[in-house]
This record gives sequence, C-alpha cells and structure tokens, in this order.
Amino acid sequence: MEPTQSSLWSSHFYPEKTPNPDDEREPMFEKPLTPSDVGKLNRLVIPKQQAEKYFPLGGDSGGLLMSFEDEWSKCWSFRYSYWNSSQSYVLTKGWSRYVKENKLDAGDIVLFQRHRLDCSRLFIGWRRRGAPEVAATEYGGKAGGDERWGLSHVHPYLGHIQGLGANVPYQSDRLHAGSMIQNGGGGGGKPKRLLRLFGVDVDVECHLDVSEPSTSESSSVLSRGPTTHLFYSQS
Amino acid sequence: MEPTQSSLWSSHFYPEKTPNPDDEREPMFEKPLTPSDVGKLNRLVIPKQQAEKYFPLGGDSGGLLMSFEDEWSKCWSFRYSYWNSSQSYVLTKGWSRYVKENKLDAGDIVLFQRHRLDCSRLFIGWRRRGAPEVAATEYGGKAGGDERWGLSHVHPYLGHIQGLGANVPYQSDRLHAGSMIQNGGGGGGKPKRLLRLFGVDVDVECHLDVSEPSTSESSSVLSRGPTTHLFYSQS
DNA sequence: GAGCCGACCTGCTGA
DNA sequence: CTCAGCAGGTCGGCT
Repeated sequence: MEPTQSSLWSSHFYPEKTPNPDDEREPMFEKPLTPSDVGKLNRLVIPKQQAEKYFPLGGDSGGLLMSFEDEWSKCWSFRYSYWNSSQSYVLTKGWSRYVKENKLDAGDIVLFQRHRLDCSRLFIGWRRRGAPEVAATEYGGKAGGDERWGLSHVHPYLGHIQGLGANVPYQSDRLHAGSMIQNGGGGGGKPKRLLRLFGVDVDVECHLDVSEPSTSESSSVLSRGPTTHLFYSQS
Repeated sequence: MEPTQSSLWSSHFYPEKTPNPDDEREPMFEKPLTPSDVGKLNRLVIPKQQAEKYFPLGGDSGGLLMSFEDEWSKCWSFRYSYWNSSQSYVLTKGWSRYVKENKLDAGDIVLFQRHRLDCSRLFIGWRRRGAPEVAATEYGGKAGGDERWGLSHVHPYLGHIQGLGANVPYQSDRLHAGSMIQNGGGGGGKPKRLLRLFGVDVDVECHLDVSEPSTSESSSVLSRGPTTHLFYSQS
C-alpha cells in the first residue's frame, strides 16, 4: 500500500500558511529500521550516540514517556529507556503500534526531529526504504524539497492534514507535544509517579497530549513544574 | 526428585483416620495448565472470574501470600497478586516449585478447594491430563488407587472419588494452610507489611455471601474479618 | 553469575 | 467489530 505519500507535505496543504513546518523543525537523527526494529520485539533501538546526544536519560533508570507529533499532528507516545542487559537505548511501549499503523518495514527510515525554538516539541516521521533524493545526507538535508517523509498511506483524506503540525497552534509558547515524562518506577507500565520534564507548565492546553490512550492506567499526570531537562540543543 | 509419592496418600500413612476429606472440602475451581503455567514464566494465571470470586484482593495491589494444603498435607505458599499490565491475577512465588515437585505438565489440571466449614483452609491438588479417575497409570508412581486429585465437580465421577482420599490427614486445624496474608508491598519481593486476612478465628463462620464482587478492583474487601465470599455450593 | 522473581507489554482470540 | 482476557514474552533487581 502506501499511496505514495509524496508531497503530502508540500506547502499547498497548508495554505493558511503557517511557517513551513520544515522551517520550524530541525532534524536530530534518522535510523534505517532493522528487522528487529519492525519485528515482534516491539522495540526500536536508538543508536547510543544519538540517544545520549538527544535523549539523555540522566541516569534515570526508570524510563520516560516521550511523545512525538507526526505529520498529521497525531501524537505518538513511546516509552524510552535504557536496557542494561543490552547496553542500549530503546523505545518500547507504543513502538509496535507505530510500526503497524505506518506499515513500516525493515529498511524504511525513521526520522526524529524537534522544533527549532521549542525543543520540547518532538516530531517523528519516516520514509520508505528507497528514499528519494534527500536521503543522501545523513539527515540534515531536507530544506529545499519536500521529501516524502512520512506521510504514509493510511489517510486518504487530506482534509485533516491541514491540521497537521503546521497548524498546531502553539499559542503560548509551550505545547508539550514532544515532552518527556519521567516514569518513576522500576519498570513499568504502572508508573508510580510521573514527572514532567520538559513542559513548563503542563496544564496549559496542549492536548496533543501525552495521555496514553493505550492503557488507561497511566493516567494520572502528575505534573511537576519546571523541572526541565532540556536536552542540549546542539545544532 | 519426585520421591515417587506413591501412596503417600494411601491410608496407612494416616491411620489416625479423620473424616473423609472429601466430605470436608468443596471444590472452588480448576484450571488446565497452559504451557506458560508450567514453563519458565514461573507463574500461574488464575482466570479472572474465579480469581475475583474466590480470591478477592479487594483492591489491594500489594499482593498476598496464600497457603494451600495438598493431599499429603504439605503446605504450599504462593504469592498471589494482580498484574495491572495484563489485567490478570497470578500466583507467582512458590508456584514454580509446586510445578517442579509435582512434575506438572501442560494439560494437567490443578484444582483449588477449600474446607467446607473453615473457608480459610485452602487446598490444592492436581490430576494428570487425561485422567478422569484413577490416574495411576499415567502417573506412574503411586500405589493402588489413590489418585491425586481431588474431586472434580466438572466430571461426574464424584462417587468414586470419594473413596479415594479417605485419609487425608489434616491433622488439626492448627495449620493455617489456607490463610492469606497480605503482603503490602509494591512488588519486589520484600513484603512490607503483613496482615492476616482469614484469621484463625474467622474460619468457622463463613457467611455465604454471594455478593457479587463487582470488579473486585474497587471494592475493598480486604481485611474484613469473616466477610469471605463463599462460592455457591453446587453439589 | 545464574537463576528466581516481580513487574510490565502485547498479540491473539473469542465473546 | 470492539474489547477484555490471557498466553506468552521481556527486562531488571535481588539473592
């Protein structure tokens, strides 16, 4: 399937004109998916170097919840943690859903981006294996052309797309889609406590939210204040 | 291993003679073991319906220690808890030992019973996979006619089962096999606090309280003295 | 270091 | 078809 998502991304879809989303995002890194990344292990290994650079865990073994917006502004939350056993950083819970809904296969490439001004906003996208053009550059590239990053198939209806990232009004400067929530807890699903890391004040309105739709359990969003822990904006 | 428990069950081991155990026990439920139940996961999933009916946790997420007597009056203690993540009730600690010592395999069936008068006394038993009655053969070891089984309310062979256990000695009520101890605790092994649930005194009176344990979750059946939920004797 | 145990996660599947 | 249940997995802490 995969209706050639080519240019869904292109400007004409965002006539209202907000700044071109691409201008607001800066790529962090991308990773070609391995068979394991799309298989039944339900996890994505984040190369250590990039993980430590962009998603530092700060020694917190608990694991975090990280939320990313995709091209349609859909929010995807993943559990992010470090596995001592394999000495690697991984996205676990939520990842398999992303793979499935986007029908990702080994070889496809996922891209992680963040907002240029608000680095707490994270974005995720992907492109098919044979990546057209831009693929060349490790990532930096995009700029000029739209590429076929990630818009996948799944939606034939474009109407909405408009609402896509571009539009997400982040009126107050802080939306926290793309925020990380600390999941205390050894382990797991039932977060013992949740702390906001990025968002300044959580409550604002961003309902892009982090509320895990999946297991309702984790609900209680204990929001902590400004404990921000921004990652080091490099660039 | 497996000291051929042959006839431990048989009469000469318990000459003292007590009333036929079968008369004193009533079955609660049984479960055919799945490969996971006897595998390395070291846990037995208790079907939710039965778990909530017979072993209500009363919203206590801590977990309990539950003790059961087997046919030889041996006491087996298991940790009993609810896993939020899978929304299921499980026996964990202690279970693997039971499986191992009894050489249980997938397909074998475990039976949970309790004392008719003292519902705090719990019993556990099992029978071989295809074993309707005397399982002697398949099961090798044991001597004449005992079967390790308790009675199955599912199968209509009650009549004969009776004969069998004729002597399980439950030497006295002193054992508290069958008690539940609350394990505070979040998890990890160390019981934070312990409370008795079915006190020794509780025993004699089990009110038949068929009250629907609505989703056991919310209710706090806990710590109630005698408020046990008996099951409806359906003999 | 190995194994046990506690907790969590998810796909399948049947109601 | 949705949803709950559960079988089958994982990791990590502790012993």
